[in-house]
Amino acid sequence: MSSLLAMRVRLWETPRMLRKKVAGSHISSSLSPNQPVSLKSLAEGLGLAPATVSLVINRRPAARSIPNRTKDRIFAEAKRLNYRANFVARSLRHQRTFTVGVVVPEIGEGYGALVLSGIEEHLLEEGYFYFVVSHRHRANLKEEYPKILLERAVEGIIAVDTPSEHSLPVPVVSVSGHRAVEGVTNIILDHPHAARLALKYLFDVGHRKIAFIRGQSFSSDTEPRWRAIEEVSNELGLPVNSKLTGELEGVSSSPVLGYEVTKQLLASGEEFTALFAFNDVAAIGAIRAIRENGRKVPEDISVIGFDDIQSAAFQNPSLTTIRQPLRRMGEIAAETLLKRIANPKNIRHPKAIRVEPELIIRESTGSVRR
Amino acid sequence: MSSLLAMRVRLWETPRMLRKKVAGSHISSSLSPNQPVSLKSLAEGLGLAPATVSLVINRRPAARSIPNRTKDRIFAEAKRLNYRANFVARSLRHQRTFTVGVVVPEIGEGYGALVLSGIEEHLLEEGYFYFVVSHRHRANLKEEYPKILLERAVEGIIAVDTPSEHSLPVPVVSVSGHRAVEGVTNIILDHPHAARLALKYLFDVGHRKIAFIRGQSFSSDTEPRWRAIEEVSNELGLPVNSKLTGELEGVSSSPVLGYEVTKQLLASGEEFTALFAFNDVAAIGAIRAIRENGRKVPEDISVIGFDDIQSAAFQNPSLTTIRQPLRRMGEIAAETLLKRIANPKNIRHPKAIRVEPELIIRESTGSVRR
DNA sequence: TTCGCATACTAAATCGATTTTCTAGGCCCC
DNA sequence: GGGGCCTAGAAAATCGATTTAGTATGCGAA
Repeated sequence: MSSLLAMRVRLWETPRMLRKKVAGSHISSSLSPNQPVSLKSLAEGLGLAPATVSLVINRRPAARSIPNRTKDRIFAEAKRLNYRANFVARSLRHQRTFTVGVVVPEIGEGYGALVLSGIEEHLLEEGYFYFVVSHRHRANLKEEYPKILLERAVEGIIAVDTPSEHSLPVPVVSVSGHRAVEGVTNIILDHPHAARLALKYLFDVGHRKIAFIRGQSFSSDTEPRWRAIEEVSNELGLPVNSKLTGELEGVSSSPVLGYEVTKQLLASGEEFTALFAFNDVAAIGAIRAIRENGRKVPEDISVIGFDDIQSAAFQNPSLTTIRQPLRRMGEIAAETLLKRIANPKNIRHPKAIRVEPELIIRESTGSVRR
Repeated sequence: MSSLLAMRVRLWETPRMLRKKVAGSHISSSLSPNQPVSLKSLAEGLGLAPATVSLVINRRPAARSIPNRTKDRIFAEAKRLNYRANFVARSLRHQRTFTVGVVVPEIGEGYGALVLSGIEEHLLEEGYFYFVVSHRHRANLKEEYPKILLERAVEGIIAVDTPSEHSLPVPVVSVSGHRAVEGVTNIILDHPHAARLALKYLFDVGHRKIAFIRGQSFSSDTEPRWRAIEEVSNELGLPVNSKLTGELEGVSSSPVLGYEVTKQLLASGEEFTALFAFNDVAAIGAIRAIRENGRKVPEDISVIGFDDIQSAAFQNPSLTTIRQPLRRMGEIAAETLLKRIANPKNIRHPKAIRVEPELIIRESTGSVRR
């Protein structure tokens, strides 16, 4: 990662010298303890006009004619007083805030957290900051937050697992968005590939009776993933058995949801040797339910999750799962958004960017017993 | 939680009518598709001065003399054009941004994530937004980020598990901060109490040989927690055995760290029946190491964690742990920060706020075998 | 000697909203 | 009939930085 000091900010042309100064400015900061210095007072102290000082500090071509003597005086004084241009004033003048909004369902569950970390990495590197808002699946918040973010003058919005209804006057990138909305770029996983990886693997190690846990209806991935599963199941000659299909219910991001569904599946009496959960969190709950039912994972029932959240590898048994490149998806989202912000007239932005899943085999799955 | 529409913003006096309008403005937004309307153009359309319109819209007392006819015309036109005051311009004028900065070590590990969700809940409710930055334990970022946040005109900073070195010109609240720094309010756990809860419990169920995993040296809690442990151990007549003491090493937030330390502890040959890990993530790694060593948790070795992160309850075995009220700590941090922002002259802010831990007994601990 | 051009700056407009200070007319009351 | 007060609103300053359009001086060249 490039250093913050070399942070690229295109339009404003970060004054390099001022930046450098920050790193080791104990003296200057002690001279001007707190109150920030304005350009005006700085100029006054120098006996120059604010315009002159601004031109020099920002290294504008128009400062060509200012002699080095004067320039040096300006830089020296700016350094002495630890002058930093007021960001808000600059934002107003340039009509740029270098800020984007990120909308997530929830803070701190595995999926969104990983995406967020990818987003942050890229944004910060490029000199952008971001506001995070979590709507916790409440309809009114999903509706309001984008508007409030726009009021806050964000230059773009990244929506994570949050379908965008309306088009907005700024670029929008949606991670796991599936609807085609004007002005929205969707970052989507290759769900057919994901379904094929999981089901083919289970099939190959002998499973023929496979149960499924679908996602909540509000989750953007639920539908496309389910369609992919049905398709691949048919291809394999194992059409989905509706009696072996459960569905997560509720907004919680706790494994309890998967636990409950699995208990029902087990109680139904319908036999199965493998379970494909909507995500790792549900898989974790499922494993517990299976255990409590007196069966073993993977000996009696194989469980495969989805996402590969950080803790998946450290469950006991560790989770076999379909990895989404979540961090990378966040990075791509940020990259794409910044590109679109930098190039607003380019209407021909990509409508969708596809990323590929990966099968991670661990301990929670095994060959079917014979 | 109060609705967003009733969001309290003290100084600016959110114009209630405009807020209301937003909720169901399909017509107006279709009339003025994209470009936001400025006060000036709005006033021009009405044949009035911007000043007049501003006074009316903001319901200033000075608008007393404006007749209702005119007021109604103004509101109607504002609604029709979906006028919303430019936030940046307002910020400049008022010298307020309603934005705070949150510094965390890392995005998306259990500890910080929970704190963050508490912070967000309270801030958003109060009409504040926040920037998140994660320093990933790099010294230069820890140094730079607070400065950059200040440049971004945040009105306060919350530092999570990130010691504040210098005092800053805005209020700072530090979650798990322990250093006494001018201008910083520390939110701290009652570590002696925590140590007593854990050790007393282990002692009571018969454990006499207890191993410990200390935290990384960069973690703010490492020192105070360790001191508390030593003290309580002595009280119980079980002085800490340095051969049974390991230490997390490295910046990763993965259970691998705990796994590695525990392998070393097991390899040392020194016997122990219980292990007190620095946090849940380390405890998870520890359990795996113990298993791989051919012993059972809790039958052979009891493991107790710290924090009670979301996944602790769903480990196998589920983790006994010392719960920190992390979400609550985030809320308190946000509350405290906003109080200090609202009341900047009050130098007599609390230096520290203490919160209490709780012992959560689950499956990873048990009585010592006899 | 005077035009042209470079030098070294400054004045003023601008970004958008807010707020304090003014007008200007009308009416009441002494 | 004039001072005081209310009504209805406008002008101008302000927040802080940027940027465009000048200005004033000096010097070389025609």
